[in-house]
Amino acid sequence: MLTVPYLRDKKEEAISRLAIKNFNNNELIEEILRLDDERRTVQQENDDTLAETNAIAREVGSLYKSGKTAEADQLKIRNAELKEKARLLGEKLNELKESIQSKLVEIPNTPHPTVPLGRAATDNLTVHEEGAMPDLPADAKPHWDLITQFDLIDFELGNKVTGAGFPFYKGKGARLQRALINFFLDEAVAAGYLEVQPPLLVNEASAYGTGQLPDKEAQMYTVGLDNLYLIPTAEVPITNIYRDVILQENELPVKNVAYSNCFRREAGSWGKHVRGLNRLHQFDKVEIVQIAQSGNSYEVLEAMREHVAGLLRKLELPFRVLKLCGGDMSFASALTYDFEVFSAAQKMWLEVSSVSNFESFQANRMKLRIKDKNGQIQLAHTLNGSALALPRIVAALLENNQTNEGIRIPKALQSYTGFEIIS
RNA sequence: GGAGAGAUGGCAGAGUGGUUGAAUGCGGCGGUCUCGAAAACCGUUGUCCGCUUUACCGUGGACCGGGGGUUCGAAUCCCCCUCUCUCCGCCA
Repeated sequence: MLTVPYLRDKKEEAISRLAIKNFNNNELIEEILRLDDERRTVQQENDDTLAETNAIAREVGSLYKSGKTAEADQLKIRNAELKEKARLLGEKLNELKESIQSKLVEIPNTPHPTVPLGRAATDNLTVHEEGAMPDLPADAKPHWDLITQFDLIDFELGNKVTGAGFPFYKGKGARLQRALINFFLDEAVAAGYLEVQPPLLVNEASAYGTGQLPDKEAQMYTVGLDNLYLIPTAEVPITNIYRDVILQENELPVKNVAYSNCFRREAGSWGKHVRGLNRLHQFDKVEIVQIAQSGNSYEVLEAMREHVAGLLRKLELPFRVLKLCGGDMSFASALTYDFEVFSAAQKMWLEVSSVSNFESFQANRMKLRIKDKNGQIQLAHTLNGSALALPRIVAALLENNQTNEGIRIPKALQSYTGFEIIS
């Protein structure tokens, strides 16, 4: 969430930048500022009252010691009044704080100045495109047919055992999964990321910390009995490592990578364009997370973008990079690059990675801060990206590499799969 | 699942009603000494919110797991919650 001081000091800037995200509820901002003014007035009065009670309590103590109980008793009456006053002011103060907080979380992050204007995915800006488009015959098969042909993934079995969107991977299909996971992890570790294996279930505080709660609750699977949530992405447990943490400057850069299963209910988004691997309830993803200082977080973002591009290059997949427009960005992001690979048989671009700089938006919510050499404390910047999400990579690999002999495995993966072709 | 113990500053660890934001040690930072370093010695050392100053300083308040209560006054007493540890049981 945004900070109140930012809204107070740079209100006009906030309003104009939020407009790029098509957020125009300026009344809400005015209301927050009004409530904050009131909060400060009430706090001042409350502090003054408490200061007086503290002084009286000290005096009562010394009066008792010198035997002046009558005077002490007088002061006790005075303090009882003050205490009641402070209690009411304290309640008022808490109400105001909660009210400010609840309004603050409704405001999205301000987009970076370079974010393109626009309302929908069609307004995203293609900033990079590379890789050769495969030249497939007219009868090229979509991945769901190839999956059946080579018996790689069993959706029916998943339906039986769990439900739609929970497939079984079998034989070379399973091995391909494992190969991709290891490949992605090794690449990240080589790039200086610390490998972390996170819990797949998180508590309420963590889900709140990264912003899944309160509004995106319906997208998560819950374990009601224990009040836990299945993670929709490793971003949640990894970023929450640093919740309520003050990092020393010399601990930076923080670079973590994690493989995890991801669980998403995808409520309401099921449709015919989500066949096969295009959308699942459970899938595998390797996620990279970095924590940076405000001064260099955009350099870090570019480095992460280059890392993801390197992966796709090694997998020999044609891809493009989009800079998301204001209307297509997530609530929390300040700048997002989406990576899409071309799925040659479906003849469509599939999103396989999203790399974002959240600036201090998540850090403010999580109270993640950095103390610099001079002892100054400021909110950290958080960044994360998929590197990469497996299902659509698999879909593209299968479709783009289909030949008469079978499905060719890219060189970089062969040492991980142990085979060069799926036939 | 049963029984017990505990939660204090970066860490360790005192503190059972009155200048305790909190002893002491370690660590960190600054300094003296040194060609330099180590050792020793001296000093310093949390976070948040106000006011002031829109740097610095100063000052008021809050915070000893979280919430509530008793009291003129609570880290210290009472209640609730959460978590941790130990032993037993079970178990990959």
